[in-house]
Amino acid sequence: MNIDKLLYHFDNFIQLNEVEKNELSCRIIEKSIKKKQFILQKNDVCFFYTFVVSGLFKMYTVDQNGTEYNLQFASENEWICDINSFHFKKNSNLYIEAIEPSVILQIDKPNLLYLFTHFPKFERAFRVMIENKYIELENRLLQNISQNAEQRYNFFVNEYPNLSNRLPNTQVASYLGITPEFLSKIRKNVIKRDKY
Amino acid sequence: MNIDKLLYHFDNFIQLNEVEKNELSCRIIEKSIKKKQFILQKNDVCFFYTFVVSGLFKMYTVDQNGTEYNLQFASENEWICDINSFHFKKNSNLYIEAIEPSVILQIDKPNLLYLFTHFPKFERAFRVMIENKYIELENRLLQNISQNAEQRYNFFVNEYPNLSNRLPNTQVASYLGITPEFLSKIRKNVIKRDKY
DNA sequence: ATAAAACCTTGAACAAGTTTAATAAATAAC
DNA sequence: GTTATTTATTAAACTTGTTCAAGGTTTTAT
Repeated sequence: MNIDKLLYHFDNFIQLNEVEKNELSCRIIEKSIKKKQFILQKNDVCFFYTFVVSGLFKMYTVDQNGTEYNLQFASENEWICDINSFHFKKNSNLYIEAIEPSVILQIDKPNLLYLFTHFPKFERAFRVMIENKYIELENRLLQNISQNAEQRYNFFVNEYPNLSNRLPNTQVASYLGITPEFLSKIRKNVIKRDKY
Repeated sequence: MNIDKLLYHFDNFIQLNEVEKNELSCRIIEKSIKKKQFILQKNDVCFFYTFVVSGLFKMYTVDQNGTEYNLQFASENEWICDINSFHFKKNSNLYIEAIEPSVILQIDKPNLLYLFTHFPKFERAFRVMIENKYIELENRLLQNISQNAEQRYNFFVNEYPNLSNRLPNTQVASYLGITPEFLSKIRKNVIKRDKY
């Protein structure tokens, strides 16, 4: 069962008893998502916290010229959500789109708050998870203000080999905040340097 | 009393009864911090979550050339902490330094966890707070990958007039990820444009 | 199997941002 | 109130990254 992957994921943060596992399971819905399918589009409200069982997603904005900017990827065992839209029921500025065919588990806000209120363990798990994501994001921002594109690219490749192997370079460039053309030049330099 | 400012701050998230207020108050310590004094230095462990009652702090790294990069400011009614160091008891790479003479309230990890475990309300408050900080950071990152320095500067000035009035431009430049010299050019352009 | 779409690379011209160095202005310290 | 220190500005030369346009490769859809 796919729910097992989620239960296993929660093991990283909290110990769930049978009652709690059932309370969680019955509040989760499972979906299969095709490549290029959206689970969130601009001007929608983000109604779900999404756990990726398998596959890969990107969350991004599009500016007036149609250029995309990747805020985040999410692959197996990761959560993805426009938290701003989710909590404040605001229309989102973001898109969440499947880069690969995917299977996801989703929980909506009423069910999540039910779990938080009746089983504080879950609030603990989500508090810790968001803290970890905050740390990661802080680190990424720090790199963006302190390092050049080549340094950021090298970090990305080393830190997320699983992503950099699966993603087209256009997507990586968009995540790093550079153009695909410039990433191409960086890669040429890196390869040349490795050679000698 | 300075603790009242903190209690008032928690009002934004949760309703505290007298017992809870006391449990919080007796776990908080108050300090006065001079300008240029550090409350965290590189290679220290960050033992406290710090609430700023009055004054202003910056959190930053220093690279091998001695250049500083500002990750965050914190003024009245804001929290500041190297969460990575705080939770994992890791040596920090960051400095937290007072830009103005300040008064702070601090809570350490054992006391914070005591509150979280015995009064889940507090975990709720901190979960919501970190979510809000996450949203803000996500937005800042998005700007860094999608907008140029002038656009980022204008956003900063409009969104945080309180900070941009109190901070030297060197500090703002470091936050935006540009050199003070280049910020000076941007400001010249903005003024010229406003004029005509 | 073929056509269409997406992706990658290259190069030349350009724009954005940095570096260095020097001077002026503002703030803090005694 | 004067001196020392920090902050702000300017300009020229340089580096990093973008834009545009074109051609080649790979992937996807039918």
